[in-house]
Amino acid sequence: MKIASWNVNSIRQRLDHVKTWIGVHQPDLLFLQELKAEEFPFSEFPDLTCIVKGQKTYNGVAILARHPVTLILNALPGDDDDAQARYLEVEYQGIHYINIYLPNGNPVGTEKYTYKLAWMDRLAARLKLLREGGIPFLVGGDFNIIPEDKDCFDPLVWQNDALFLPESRGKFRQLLNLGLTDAFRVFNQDAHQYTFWDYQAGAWQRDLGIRIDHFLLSPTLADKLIRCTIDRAPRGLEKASDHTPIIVEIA
DNA sequence: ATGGTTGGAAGCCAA
Repeated sequence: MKIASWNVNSIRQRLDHVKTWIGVHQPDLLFLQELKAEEFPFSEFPDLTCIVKGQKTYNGVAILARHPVTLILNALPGDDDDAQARYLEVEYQGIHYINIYLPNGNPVGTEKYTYKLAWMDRLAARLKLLREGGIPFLVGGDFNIIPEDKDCFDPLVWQNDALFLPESRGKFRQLLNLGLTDAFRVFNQDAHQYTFWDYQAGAWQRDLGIRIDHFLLSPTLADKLIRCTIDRAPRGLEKASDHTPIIVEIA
């Protein structure tokens, strides 16, 4: 199984990039975040099963599948008043595949930050339930978390940011402490392995990025991990998203 | 300390 995740920052603006990338890489599942649209262009993907949670203007997630996956959840449990489209959970051959667009949380000190932390607690509760039920799962997407100092070009720049504060990173470690594996770090311990580069100040050209898109695997899936890589190529295209795809392969 | 960029919406917010 080849699963990829890509924050596309508007599906309308990135439609050609996405279609081309699928044609080259042929993923079994593609997780998309930040569709920024209520409607999804289903007719552009006639060969794929598209599971979509759209939202006008903001957020929006989709799972594009080459297989007949079953929708389990299209919202993260734990807050009935939360209307933001950030969570999709599907099942295929007994494994749950979870696509997340975790809240950014900036500016710190606002309700946006408390929403992020509460969202992470709700995610931990959901994953704990799956672990206790013995259900193997993969959770991937835009976590908006820089796990370690080496996952950004300069820790001093990020030290007061919602993506990097000890409280945020601590909640990310709580997810790992459920027994999950950060798939990318199994194979690559290098610094400067980024998935996002800001549009501003020539961040891409200067390679001033951050690693915030991740795949976490429950133990039985981690045992079958083949590889996990970041494909930097799409970030260099004209009219690129500010994120680039991360790909994981599982036997 | 400020400004730098992109997208979607509406005549600014979110990232």
